[in-house]
Order: sequence, then C-alpha cells, then structure tokens
Amino acid sequence: MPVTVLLVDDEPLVRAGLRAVLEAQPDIEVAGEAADGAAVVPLVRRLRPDVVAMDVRMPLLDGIEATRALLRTVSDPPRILVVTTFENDEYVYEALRAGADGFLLKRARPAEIVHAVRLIAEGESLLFPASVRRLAAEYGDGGGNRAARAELERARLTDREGEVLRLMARGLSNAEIAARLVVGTETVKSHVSAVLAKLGARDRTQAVITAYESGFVTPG
Amino acid sequence: MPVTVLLVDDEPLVRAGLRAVLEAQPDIEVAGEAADGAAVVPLVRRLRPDVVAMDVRMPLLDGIEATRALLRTVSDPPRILVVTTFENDEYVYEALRAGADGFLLKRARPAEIVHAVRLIAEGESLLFPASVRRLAAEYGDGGGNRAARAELERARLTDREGEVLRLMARGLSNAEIAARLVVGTETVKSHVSAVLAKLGARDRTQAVITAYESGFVTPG
DNA sequence: CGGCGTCTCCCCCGTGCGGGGGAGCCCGGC
DNA sequence: GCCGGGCTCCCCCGCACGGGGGAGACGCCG
Repeated sequence: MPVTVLLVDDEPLVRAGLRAVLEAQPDIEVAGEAADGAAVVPLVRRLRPDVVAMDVRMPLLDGIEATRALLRTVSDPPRILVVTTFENDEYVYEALRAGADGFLLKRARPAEIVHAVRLIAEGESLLFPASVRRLAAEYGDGGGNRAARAELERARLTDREGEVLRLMARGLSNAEIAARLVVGTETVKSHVSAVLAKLGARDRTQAVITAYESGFVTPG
Repeated sequence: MPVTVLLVDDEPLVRAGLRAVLEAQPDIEVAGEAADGAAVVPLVRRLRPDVVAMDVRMPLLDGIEATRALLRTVSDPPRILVVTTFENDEYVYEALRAGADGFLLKRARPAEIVHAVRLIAEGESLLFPASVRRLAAEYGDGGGNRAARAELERARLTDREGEVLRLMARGLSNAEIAARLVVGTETVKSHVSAVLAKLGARDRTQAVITAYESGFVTPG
C-alpha cells in the first residue's frame, strides 16, 4: 500500500516538480494538489492522504494557518511536511510549532525529497536532517547570516516588538505603524526604541537590514 | 519538427517541474538539463537546442555569464529564456543586456510557461509580457510596493547611485557613505535623493527594502 | 500579596534626513 | 561647436526620528 501525498503550493511549477519527483517512486502516490491553504482541509477530508507537502508562503491561507486548521479540525490528521525556499524562514519554525512534522528545502535533490516524504510517512520527525545542514553550509548562510541571526536570538523580541519590526520591514513610518496597530505614535516609538536597543541597531534601516539578514523577514 | 529546450537550473525540483510542464506539449521536447552555467556551452554544442531556459542565480557560473559565453563562443546560438523568481531581479536585466531574449517568472502558470517557450522559439522577444505585469500586480503587496516595483523596472540607477544604494543597504549613514566614497555629505545626499526618486521610495528604509526585494542586494 | 514584564502613553530635545532649489565640471555624442 | 548626463558641492528648511527620561494598567507567577 503506497504512501499517498497531497501537494500544496501556490506555484504550479513547484507542484509539477514535486509530482514528477514523487511519482517516479513506485511506493509513493500523489493523491491531489491544492494551490492555497484554504483548499487543504476539504481536500484532506476527501482524499485522506498520509502526508501533506505544504508550502509556507501562500495566498489566502498560509502554511502555518493551514497546519493549525488541519490539526484542529481533522480527526486522524495526515503528517505535515513543510516545504520552503529558505532554511531560516521564521515561518517554518512557526509551522513546526503549529504542529508540522518536518521541513524540506525546495532546492533539495530529488532523492532527498523522496527520502523526506518516506520518513515523514513512517512517523519520523524531520526537523534538522543532515541534508538540510549540509545544504545550509553549502549555500553559505543562504538567507541567514550567522551574526545577524545570533543577534536576533539574543534579542528576544516581544510579540509586539516583532510585529513592529515586521511593519518597519515593510517600509512603514511610525505614524503608519501606529495607525495599523491602533495605538499612539508614542507607543510605537517606545517599541521601535526597544527593537533598536535589542538589535544593536542605530536606526530603523539597520534594524530592517538585520531582519532581512537573519531571515526574520525574507524577500519574495 | 518540435522545439527543443535545454533546462539550466541548479534546483532539480525546478528542472523537474519545467520538464513536466514542457513535455506535456507535443510540439516541445526537453533536450537535456544542466545544473550550473559552466555546463551550458558544451551541452549546447552537443544538443543544439532551440531554446535555453536558464536560471539567473546559479553556482559556478550564473545565467548572465553563461548567456555571454553562449553568444560569444557558439555559432548560431540558441534563443535564451531567463527564468527567475523575482520580477525585479537586477540580474535579469543584466542577462537581457547580455543578450537573453526574454524572461519568465517561476511562479507563472504552466500555460504561460509553454507560451513563453513557443514565443521565444519563434524569434519573438518576451521582455514584459502581460502575464508578468499581471503577476507583478497580483503579488504586489497592495499599493506602495507595487508602484515602487513598477518604478524599479524603469529605474536605471547610475553606477554611483547603485554604489550608494548598496552602502545604504549595509546600514551606513550619509556621513559614513561620504567618508567611504571620499566625497562630501552633500554629494551623498544628492545621490540618495536620486535613488529615492527613481525607486519611488519615501525614505532610505524603503529604498533598502526595495533593494532586498528586487534582489539588488541579497541576504547573507 | 508583591514583584516583574509587557503594553500603553507622555514630556523634552538634538539632529540626521529628505525636499527644493541652484551651480560648476567633465565627458561623450550629435 | 553645443548639448545632455553624470558627478560633485552648496544653500535653506521642515520634520520625522531616536535618546532619555517617567508613569499608569494589566496579567502572570512565585
């Protein structure tokens, strides 16, 4: 009895690639595809796949929310393999905290992709497989320079501070952030100052750079 | 006689996806694959493909250099379709200047990918197809950034402006940039203003964000 | 209970930033 | 020759930013 997989990614090209790679295996079967997180729950109910290979970044409903929704609403939920482009995508960690069972880099080799799906299907957790560490090393930090990352680790931003940093990283001014969060500009200034202090940044631009360099936010 | 395509991308998953999408067409044939730019020239010599679908960012030899190498060393070179993740990747423009015939977003739909390959094969140039504009609009995060991207498409920064933007993206203040470039701070301010205007950015933070989002600078 | 951390808001104050002007110099192209 | 673009430098000016304080309200936890 083959392992059945549901592919969830907003890019058809990635779905086609995963399908080609996985269906080349006799013991793996692609049960279906979805282009966004919102379609996942009904599809899982109908297809009952063993594994969901899920992108984190998607329109409508991202991989984190889709993971939560699956675990919350589906009885005997499938194992969830998070698929991502960047190794230090903080969304990945959120997805793992939300209950995903492992993650996989899109640039992994076909054999590694197949291996990951099999492992996950068998109930193994696949948090930091050797292949990922190797890839991370090969691609030299690829989206997470160590110093910046260490800085962010030590920083221990509060929820609110992280929220503010994210908005800073979208180019919003203090006034705009205040409007978005429905608080006063003075409050935002407090949070911004805290972020700058914790990150060792001199101004918001340096803070945003640290956010990018550490993978706290990612381009694309 | 079918259109033959050589796939060049360092990610096997992307190659598999392109292969699956293209080989579903009766009039398109995948002649071969390469994982980096260095392998392109000999492969083209041997396989004589009509079209090379080439990633810009690759180890060893990137898409720009590979394009140059092809046009310089191969007689009757194939048409070159640049494949990219970001619409405003400055490398793409370099590749186009180097002689590539068009570019394609990885998140395009299969039908659009097929269409692009056919167009390129027929000798059409494919610089800003409607599909790309539509995708850019769809994925533009609402308003401000979209305008900035559209701006960046046309924004041809001068050498000096690019240099200044790069230093901005490293967190340097105007005074520090001035010291680094051995010019006056007023001069730096002029360049910064020009960059902001060309990028449609309100302040240096937004400019740096655009630099990251467009791939003008990369984390790590 | 009292402490602690978080979130909220307030004051003053200096300054780096960015807009809007203008101007001289050099080089390459028409 | 002249013109245009790029690089350089200068003026004034308003303001958002960020530092350095302080303070009240809430929830959590020992």
